[in-house]
Amino acid sequence: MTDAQPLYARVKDHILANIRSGAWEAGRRVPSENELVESFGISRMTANRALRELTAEGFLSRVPGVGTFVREQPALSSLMELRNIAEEIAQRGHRHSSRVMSKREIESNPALAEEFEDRSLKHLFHLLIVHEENGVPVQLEDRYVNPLVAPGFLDHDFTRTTPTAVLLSAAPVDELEHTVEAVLPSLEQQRLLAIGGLEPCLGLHRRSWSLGRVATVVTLTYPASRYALYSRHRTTARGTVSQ
Amino acid sequence: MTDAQPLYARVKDHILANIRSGAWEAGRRVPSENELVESFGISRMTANRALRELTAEGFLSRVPGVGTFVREQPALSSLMELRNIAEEIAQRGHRHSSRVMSKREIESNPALAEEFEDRSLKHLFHLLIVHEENGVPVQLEDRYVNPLVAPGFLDHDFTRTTPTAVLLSAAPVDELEHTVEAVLPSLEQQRLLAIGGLEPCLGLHRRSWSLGRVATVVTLTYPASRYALYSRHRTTARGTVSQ
DNA sequence: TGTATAAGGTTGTATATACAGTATAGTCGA
DNA sequence: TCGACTATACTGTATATACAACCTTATACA
Repeated sequence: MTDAQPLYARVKDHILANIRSGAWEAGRRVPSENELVESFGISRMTANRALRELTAEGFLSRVPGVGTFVREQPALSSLMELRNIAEEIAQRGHRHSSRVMSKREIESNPALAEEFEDRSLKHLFHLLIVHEENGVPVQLEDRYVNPLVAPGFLDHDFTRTTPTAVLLSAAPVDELEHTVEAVLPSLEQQRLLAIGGLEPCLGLHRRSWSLGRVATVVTLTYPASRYALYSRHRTTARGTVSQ
Repeated sequence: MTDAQPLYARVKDHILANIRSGAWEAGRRVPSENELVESFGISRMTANRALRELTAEGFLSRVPGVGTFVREQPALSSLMELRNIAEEIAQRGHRHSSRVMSKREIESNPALAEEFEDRSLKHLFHLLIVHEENGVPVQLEDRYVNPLVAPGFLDHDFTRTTPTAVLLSAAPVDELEHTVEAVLPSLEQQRLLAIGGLEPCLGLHRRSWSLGRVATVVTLTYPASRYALYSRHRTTARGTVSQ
């Protein structure tokens, strides 16, 4: 069952594990290529590849003549897309409620394994929730969660706390990917959201990463008549900062 | 001038240029490592690095024992950045064209005055453009422009340059507001985009500010089957930087 | 005709070696 | 004491070589 992983991948995993566990904090120097050569018994080119890829992936930074260092990682706050729908509805002075339609451990499949970028993932957590504003369905949440990132995920009562809040407390989020599309609802979606088949919906597909692992994949479906997505950004000299 | 670029980077640029120009379309086989060795006079490891990195960056896909191929670039539009649709299409190796359906000065009205946050605004520029990818309509651009910010706006030939490019060169953008919704197309939109009435569309409504004034208000309509909106963000110690 | 085998091309990984460029610490000398 | 020089460590790139795994095609055989 040992996956016969390539050597450079083992070195990468070793370094990532140290970062994930907190043993190596940001700014700390990681072993040089020559030190990895000695400790792993590999060639310098193999050590170089491991460090170079981790640098391209944003986990390390390298300075010629000096060394390789753990990069400053997450400022976990204020990701505009990670707003909590319960808070959002409360902010409008309305009542938020949710119905958990499904909450269980499922087996993986090739499509999911690819989305999670992990073929060895055998089981996943799945969640299907209808969120209501003053009793009217406004969002359908179809979520898969990586057990490696949040082992105790299913133990929570999701009518009292939202999955997003649980995940944020379990692991820092360092990367987000969003895809937004317009869709017509499936029959099941029509039933769960109590809408007709001709009402267009917004589909928001989101993947979030935590220290190099895909933590969760979620599809949010909003009936167009009841919800729009909104964002406001201010540009700075450095880049785009969400508000 | 000569940047003394590394060899692997030159190979990468060569391949990317062929993809961007459209010379190599999606699915086409790219030269094998050994062919690159011959044509560039480099070692196989250098060719391997170029192809491997382009694969990691999503431009190529490789199949052991078969070859390396240009990957299908998804039709995705970046939500957070002000990107030029012409560049975006060119990056996928496709041909961009546009038809200017309307381009004139109009009188303001209360609704527009409110959107522009300026009641004294008597006149505005209006633009209606259909953007096409390989001759197929993919975006309907319905734009209003503040003459105070870009007085000579109407003088440009918008089949040669995009409104976004003109506005960016006229004034810095310091704030953006987006609203995304799913809509069914109006009769006119059906006609301009050459779609049926049952095809849901993404409506992206954007206001941009320049030095405290609303510079432009634009509604972009994308047929769902031909376009999706996409954004990917990585958090850093500084904030959220769009990629 | 159908099947097994062989050959050749392709990617994937690993090593040993070499040289260039950069930063740092220490030494030597004025 | 200060500056120039040197040794050393580290990263960055490039090459030649080797072997494994995989796929396709052609060939030989039953």
